[in-house]
Amino acid sequence: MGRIKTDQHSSRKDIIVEKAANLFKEKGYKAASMRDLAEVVGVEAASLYNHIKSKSELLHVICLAVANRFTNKIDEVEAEDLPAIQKIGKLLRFHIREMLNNYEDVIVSDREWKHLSDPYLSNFRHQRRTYRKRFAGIIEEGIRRKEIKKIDAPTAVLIMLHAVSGIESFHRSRQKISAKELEENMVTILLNGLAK
Amino acid sequence: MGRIKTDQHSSRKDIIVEKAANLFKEKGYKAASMRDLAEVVGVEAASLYNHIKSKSELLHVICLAVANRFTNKIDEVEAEDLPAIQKIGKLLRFHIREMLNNYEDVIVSDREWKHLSDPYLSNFRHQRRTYRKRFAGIIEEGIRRKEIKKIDAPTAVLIMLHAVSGIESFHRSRQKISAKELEENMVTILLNGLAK
DNA sequence: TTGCTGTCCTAACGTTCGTTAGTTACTTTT
DNA sequence: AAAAGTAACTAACGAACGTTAGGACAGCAA
Repeated sequence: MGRIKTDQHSSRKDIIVEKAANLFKEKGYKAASMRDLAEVVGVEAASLYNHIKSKSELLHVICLAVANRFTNKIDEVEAEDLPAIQKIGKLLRFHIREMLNNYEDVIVSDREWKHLSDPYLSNFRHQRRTYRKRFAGIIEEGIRRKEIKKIDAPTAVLIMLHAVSGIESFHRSRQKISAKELEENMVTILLNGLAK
Repeated sequence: MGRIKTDQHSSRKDIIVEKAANLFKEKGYKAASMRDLAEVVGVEAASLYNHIKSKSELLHVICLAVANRFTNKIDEVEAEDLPAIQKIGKLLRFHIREMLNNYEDVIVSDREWKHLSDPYLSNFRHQRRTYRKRFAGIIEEGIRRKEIKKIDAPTAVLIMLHAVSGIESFHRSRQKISAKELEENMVTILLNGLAK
């Protein structure tokens, strides 16, 4: 009877959530079964329920954690007194680093949040919408101050948020370029464009 | 006994595939059941099998069609004698228009291709990889000819492909901006950047 | 008319799913 | 050492899944 190994920083539940994020990322939420998860954790499926309430709780924990990290970051950035373009740079770099370091959670949250059920679904949607509006607000401020081109701010937000999620493909073929280079390339292209 | 309505241009199978794309986009491939699909089509689940071989065939038809459209387009663009930046602009605009007009198929192909099974999975992966390499090749040519900044070409491809997929969110809130404006905004931001 | 083909139906199959019940074994507390 | 609590097990539940079998009705060709 092999127990789930814990350490100082993570409970058994933490470990299950971590493995779940990995599995959900790999196979998708619906396609990943509790029996799959149990096998990865090293335990029978029923045993998982000593630590979690349901499969959907796993998704909800992952999505909430990601949403909170981004909300906290934009709180921090908005409070600073900086040119808009630098605020955007900071947010962009945060997104990129999250995608480099915690990408499993971020990808699951991005791709599987539709499978949340209320009230978590409504909450998530609201948090997401609010975040994008605040991001767009920073861009619009930059346009007013003539630091940024006259473009449609929501479109710019869309581009940046989705561009970053492309880092997933980079993860799979981590060969030529380093994380630092990737970050600089992305920020350059998005802020200054491709053309010379 | 209500039959599936057909017209001159689309067979019963075409109609099922179309409704399937819509459903897969909405709920995801795994979460969409054949009974769901049957209800949308207006028929019992078993009746679908008079027109299709399996659920997975539906996904494979959708993904293949999308992949072929992009492959054909890059064939066309590569053959032209134009500055790299214009070739990229053409591809970008094609991606944007596909996302505006055939977005259901494109989104399903983008998001659900992992659920394909061999040999379709391998084929799809290969076609995808090849497309990206050819796209990166155009960028690298532009860098050599000094039309484009010295950046990592695969990263630029990643950004552009994923940025375009953000148009899905735009579909849900089609309020302020027109399709034409959206296209111009996206091309401007990606080719010329945000900063003034 | 008769027979053929295409399209639908109902019924049911075997699997897999998330989850619960009840029990046993290990770990910690007293 | 006894008691209490935690974490694992086996077994099984009902529901939902993709799919198949077999039959009924329609429209068309002979």
